[in-house]
Amino acid sequence: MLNDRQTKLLKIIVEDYIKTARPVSSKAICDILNCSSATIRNEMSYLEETGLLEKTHISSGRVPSEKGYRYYVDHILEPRELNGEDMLKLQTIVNNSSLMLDDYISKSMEIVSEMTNLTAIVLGKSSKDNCVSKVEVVPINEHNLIAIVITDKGHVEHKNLTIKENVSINDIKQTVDLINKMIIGTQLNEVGKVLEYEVKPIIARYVKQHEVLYNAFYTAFTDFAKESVTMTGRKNMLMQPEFNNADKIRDIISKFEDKEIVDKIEENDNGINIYIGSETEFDDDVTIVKMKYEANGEEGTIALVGPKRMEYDKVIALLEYIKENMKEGN
Amino acid sequence: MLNDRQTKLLKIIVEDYIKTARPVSSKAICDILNCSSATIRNEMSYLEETGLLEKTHISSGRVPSEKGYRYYVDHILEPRELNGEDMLKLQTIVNNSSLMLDDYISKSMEIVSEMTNLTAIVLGKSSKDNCVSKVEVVPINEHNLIAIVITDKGHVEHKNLTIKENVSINDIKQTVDLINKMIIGTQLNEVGKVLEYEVKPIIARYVKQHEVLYNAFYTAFTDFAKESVTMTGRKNMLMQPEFNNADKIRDIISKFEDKEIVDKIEENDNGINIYIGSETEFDDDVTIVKMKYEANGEEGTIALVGPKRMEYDKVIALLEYIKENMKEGN
DNA sequence: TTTAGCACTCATATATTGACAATGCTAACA
DNA sequence: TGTTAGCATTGTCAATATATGAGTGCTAAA
Repeated sequence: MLNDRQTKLLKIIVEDYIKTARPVSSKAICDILNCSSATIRNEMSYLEETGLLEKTHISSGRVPSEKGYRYYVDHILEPRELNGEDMLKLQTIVNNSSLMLDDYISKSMEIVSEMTNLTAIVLGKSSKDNCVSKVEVVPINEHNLIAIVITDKGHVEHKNLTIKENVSINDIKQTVDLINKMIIGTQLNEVGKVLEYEVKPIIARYVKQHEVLYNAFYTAFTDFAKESVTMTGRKNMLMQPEFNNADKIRDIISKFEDKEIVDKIEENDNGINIYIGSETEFDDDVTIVKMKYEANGEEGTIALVGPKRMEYDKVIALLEYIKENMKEGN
Repeated sequence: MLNDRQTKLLKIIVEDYIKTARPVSSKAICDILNCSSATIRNEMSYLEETGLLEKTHISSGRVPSEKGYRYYVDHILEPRELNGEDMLKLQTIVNNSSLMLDDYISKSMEIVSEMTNLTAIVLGKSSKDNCVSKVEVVPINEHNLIAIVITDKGHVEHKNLTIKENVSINDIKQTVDLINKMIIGTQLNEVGKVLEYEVKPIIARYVKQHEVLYNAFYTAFTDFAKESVTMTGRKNMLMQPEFNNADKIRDIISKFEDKEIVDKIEENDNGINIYIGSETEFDDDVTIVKMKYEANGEEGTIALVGPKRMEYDKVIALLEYIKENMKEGN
């Protein structure tokens, strides 16, 4: 599709633009490609016809189009080793064996965000399909209990229960025993149903204050934590020149605050996926690089959000490094 | 200090500026105060001498200074009832009895943020001074356990423990029993010490694989969750005209992302406290209204952050309404 | 196929201008 | 003594002009 020189030219323009954020002129390139600026201009205008380059105005230098970035990422980009300095920075996190997986990921992503000037997002997997493996109830004081639910995958969730009326400890114990017997093995998102159709009729027969108790447990067990979302380094990303006006920044901040939009980032495919501009469903001016991970039975997605003009090779190397080291230790 | 007319004038200027975000001219006021614009100008220049008003440039109208807002809040502001419409919006949250306190607060604050165009921050109280009331350990698979710590105030915290070598269930049980006996009643931030100086020597004697176990528990029990911080409605606040340029917004966003700065918001005094401009330790252009709460044994601080030009009376009324309704039900 | 050269276009920066909205001050007034 | 009318002054804001420079497209020649 593109000949050798055209490919080189596109590579140079994309990489130069990524570095400088300024439209690339023909003159700037002729030294590198050993020909005159006029020749470059001819080639450039071909790449523009193909839709890989764009001008910001009629007499400006060239800028990669969305399609141009896509082509670059798909056909030109070469995988690159993480450079020593960056690796060193991450190593201190990797080697800190006392970190749990969650912390390892979020700390690494904090560093990555700083190194790349991108916003890091960590989406913890929802545990809706986990199954209950144990329910424990601990009294705190007269009217408050804590119910703890542990799932087969090691997810823990707890709820404060308030029981306003006086209920005998025995009643509570009986109810908990029943619940324990009946809901173990149930998926978290099915617990409500089981409580209503299986547990309720039975405790109604055996437990005196069954209504109060049932209600307390029902509300506690039907609203489990949604998947967790953490975000760091929005400030880093917003320093980039593409976000140089107030309205653009406001727009991006609004989107980051919109749970629905952020939730959509969750990834199904394995490995690293790159979404550019309109492919992101987030904003035409950004690229999102996503990676699903799975380690120690936990899974989730990490993503980096930033301008389309990002160092794709570096970002990929970083994410791969994080994934590698996730398996080993933590 | 200020005579009647001066007080009225300051009140009018502050409130007009809060409403319109434009410097207030003498002409705009003379109708309200029944005198000529020249008279107003004389009074204005007195208020400027006193430091209560400022000009944005030499021939502009007047704007309240930081001191002016302070004076307004301290001496002029009249407490106001929450208007019906706003109350109605909050009522749906208040009446939803299935909400836990945490959710009640965060949902209310989301609404308040929208109604006021301010950023809402909810700082959950750190539980460092809670005392351990129960430790429970649940095995998940061969190498993973979950340790659950419950405090006297009903705070629950859990950790995944990974034990790489093979350790007998009996050893684990013994260790947990010992830990349970020895650390109950200890403050969370003291647990590390107790483990090291009291538990360690004992398990060293009685438990075979004591080193592996000790290390696993030690790392799990010395890093408890910091206080939780949630923030909503940054976008609302950033829409205000005082944040009309990219750098200002970036600056504010950076501060919101800086944990140290945000942590400082935590309040010790009871009731509602208002910090204006330089008093905030956050940014000279913002006001922070803070309120400490305590209900159901939980405590924390909620805060609203926005431009100094905020509707102080409304904000106070809203926070008070939230506090009132916190005690009653949830 | 490549290149030199030139006309053309647009962004950016800087001045210039006029209209306007306030103010401060002074002198007259009640 | 406090209030007011009137006017010069000052700054903002938006529109317009002007110069400069960077870059392109195109054409004709190498």
